[in-house]
Amino acid sequence: MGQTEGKHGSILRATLELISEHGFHGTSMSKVAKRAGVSAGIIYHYFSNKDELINELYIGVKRNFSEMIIKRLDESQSLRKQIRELVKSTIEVSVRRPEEMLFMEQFLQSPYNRPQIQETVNTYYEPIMNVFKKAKQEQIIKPLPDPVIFALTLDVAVSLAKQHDAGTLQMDDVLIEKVTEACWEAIRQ
Amino acid sequence: MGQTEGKHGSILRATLELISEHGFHGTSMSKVAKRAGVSAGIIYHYFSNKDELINELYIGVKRNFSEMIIKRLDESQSLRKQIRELVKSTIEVSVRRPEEMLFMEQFLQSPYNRPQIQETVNTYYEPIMNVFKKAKQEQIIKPLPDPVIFALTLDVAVSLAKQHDAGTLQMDDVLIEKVTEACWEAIRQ
Amino acid sequence: MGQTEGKHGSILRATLELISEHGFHGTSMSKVAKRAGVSAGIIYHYFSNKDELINELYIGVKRNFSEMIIKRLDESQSLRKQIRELVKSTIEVSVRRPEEMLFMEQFLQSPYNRPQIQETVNTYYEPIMNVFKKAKQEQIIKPLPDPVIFALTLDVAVSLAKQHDAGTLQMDDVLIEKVTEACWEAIRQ
Amino acid sequence: MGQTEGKHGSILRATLELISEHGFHGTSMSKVAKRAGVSAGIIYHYFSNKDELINELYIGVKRNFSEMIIKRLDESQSLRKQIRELVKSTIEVSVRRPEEMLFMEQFLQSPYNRPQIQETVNTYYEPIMNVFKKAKQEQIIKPLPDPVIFALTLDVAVSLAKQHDAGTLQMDDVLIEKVTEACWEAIRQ
DNA sequence: AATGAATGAGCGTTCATTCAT
DNA sequence: TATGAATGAACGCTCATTCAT
Repeated sequence: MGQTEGKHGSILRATLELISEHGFHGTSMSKVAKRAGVSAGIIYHYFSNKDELINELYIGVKRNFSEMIIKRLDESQSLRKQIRELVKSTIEVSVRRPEEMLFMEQFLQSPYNRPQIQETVNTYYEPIMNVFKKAKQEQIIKPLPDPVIFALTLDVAVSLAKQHDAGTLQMDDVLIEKVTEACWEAIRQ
Repeated sequence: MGQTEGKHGSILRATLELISEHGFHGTSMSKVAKRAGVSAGIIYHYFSNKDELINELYIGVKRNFSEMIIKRLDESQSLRKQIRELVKSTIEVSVRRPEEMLFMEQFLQSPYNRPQIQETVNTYYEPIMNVFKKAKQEQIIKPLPDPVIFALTLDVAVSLAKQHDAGTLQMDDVLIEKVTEACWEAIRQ
Repeated sequence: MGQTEGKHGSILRATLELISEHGFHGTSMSKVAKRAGVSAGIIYHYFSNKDELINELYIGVKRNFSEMIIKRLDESQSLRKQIRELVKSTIEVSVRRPEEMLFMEQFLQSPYNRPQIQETVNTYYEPIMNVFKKAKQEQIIKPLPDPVIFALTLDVAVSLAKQHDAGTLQMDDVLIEKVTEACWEAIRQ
Repeated sequence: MGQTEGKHGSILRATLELISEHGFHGTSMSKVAKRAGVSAGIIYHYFSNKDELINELYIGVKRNFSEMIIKRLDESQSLRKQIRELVKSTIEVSVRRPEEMLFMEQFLQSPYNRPQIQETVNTYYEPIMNVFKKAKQEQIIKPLPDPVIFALTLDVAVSLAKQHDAGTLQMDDVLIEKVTEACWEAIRQ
């Protein structure tokens, strides 16, 4: 356990590492305890059960990601530039933080994922959604439903980061630029 | 168990249903047996272990999907039309067979997924890959790496089908047409 | 399955091989069937269950061993020579047939071993026992109980054959002669 | 579970009892748990698997036996007396502790027995081996290989204890004395 | 706040045996 | 005679969770 990080944090970190390494199946509570350097019992002091531990981890990771992406937004720029920056940021953040990215992807397909959780994390993405919303209002991008717009941009970004992490694709700055351009063309009016 | 379907088939079907409903974690061999209407032991007569059962299921589902998509290909048409047809087919097939689609998505993030398996299933998709290959050669689409082209088209298609199945998006013919157009614009030269 | 050997025989032979190779624990009925080149079900035509298969095998092996040893007995010789020949034969036969020897040893320590079985096989050893009996009557050997006499001679012989088979002892003709002498001196009057 | 004996000990004891009563095959982990008065899961807190449980039990029993026998050794006595005492001790200890003796005999024929285990337990028997070694050097006993010397003495002792336990032989003090004499004569120079 | 021993249900898998063909 | 599909209990083992300390 790190010195500055409390037990609460070290448990979350251990869970993240184990799930990104071995998946949900290979992540037992006792392994989490061992990795975090704490006893098995104390986990239940900080988290009422495994579900809550994983949900809390997911929500935290999602918040981190959204914050890192939003931090780069510059509202003074054109909506076109802002949207391109969102795609680029999503790729870069996902490539730089493969553990979190892989964990989020696993979470989505797991039984831990429930609508209510997604409602919660969606609030973190509101500033991002607002950019697209405005662009739709100003008829800069196509009048497609939000999930379609996301699928054509941010989901593509994550998909590529995943392939980069798996080693089946090398995402360098030039390629990122080209992908950003392609995503933009998919949704531009 | 269906009347025409043998035990081998009913075990595969039960596995597919359970994984698409409850994920890998919630799919024990005894639940598979119960759902398939067979004894627990007989599964090991048809499949040497859980790994093989799931791998065989995945390979079969992937083959089915690829066949359904390839069947619709019409080589007499322009490459542009063929590519748009591929996107459309992928969405439609994925929407029509949500269980298989969800299972494939779960498989990808699971520890059952191994490079060798992907090598096998990739051979089923060669006719599809060839369409994009030719389009790249004829400079109809952008000279991006294959995984990027796929992320911008087929992966988007599956992503939308998943949202349709989850109820967060209604994919009708009109929307499918619009999405197909958007995907095309993402990759066109 | 050999050509001359019937299924009954090939099942017994397969059982012997498997038990001597992998012990009782590693010898399932289905492995026996596979090794014997027959179906699993047919075993139960020739043997009512696993117990009977193994008991019959044991009794047969014991009879073979006793016959090979008895065949060498020459009643025209002195009892001293006959007894020494018994020890020597037991070592040699046990060394020459390690599978049978190992199977018999395993059987003795297994739950398959029941007093009634030993009563049966003891009848095969009566000619051998008679030699010792006469020697006791003629006061050539010590008046010790039969099991003690056997422990000091035939059991020693098997014990040494076992070590020879395990590779922890090399039994050559010279050593066999010396051991025979030692056993004789243990029981001589 | 005894009051003074911890769970670790009660699991070992239950395992010993069950194996001596019903053999390895009849000794499942759940039966061990039931006999020890503990839950099935806790066994794996004390032993990493069944192999380790049984190996640890074997090594412990072997050490106990060797200590009980060695304790009786009196180096001030003649080698002849010491060797006779070893045979006598082995019989008496084996007769007094039939469970341990039967367990050790079963272990030897089982797949749990591995060369490395025997190397470990052999170190416990070094003081005993040294007695025979010296006797060979001083030419008091025959120059036979160690395994042969043991087969003619200690193995005979165990073999007789086994028969005593099975009820096919009554080992009293008089008979023990006679057997000791016979073993001595087998190996004396 | 913290430990780690303890539980017992459930896991994937094997097995001796049966039986329709 | 002969097959091999089928059963279901039992196996070794893991797990999320609890609780005395």
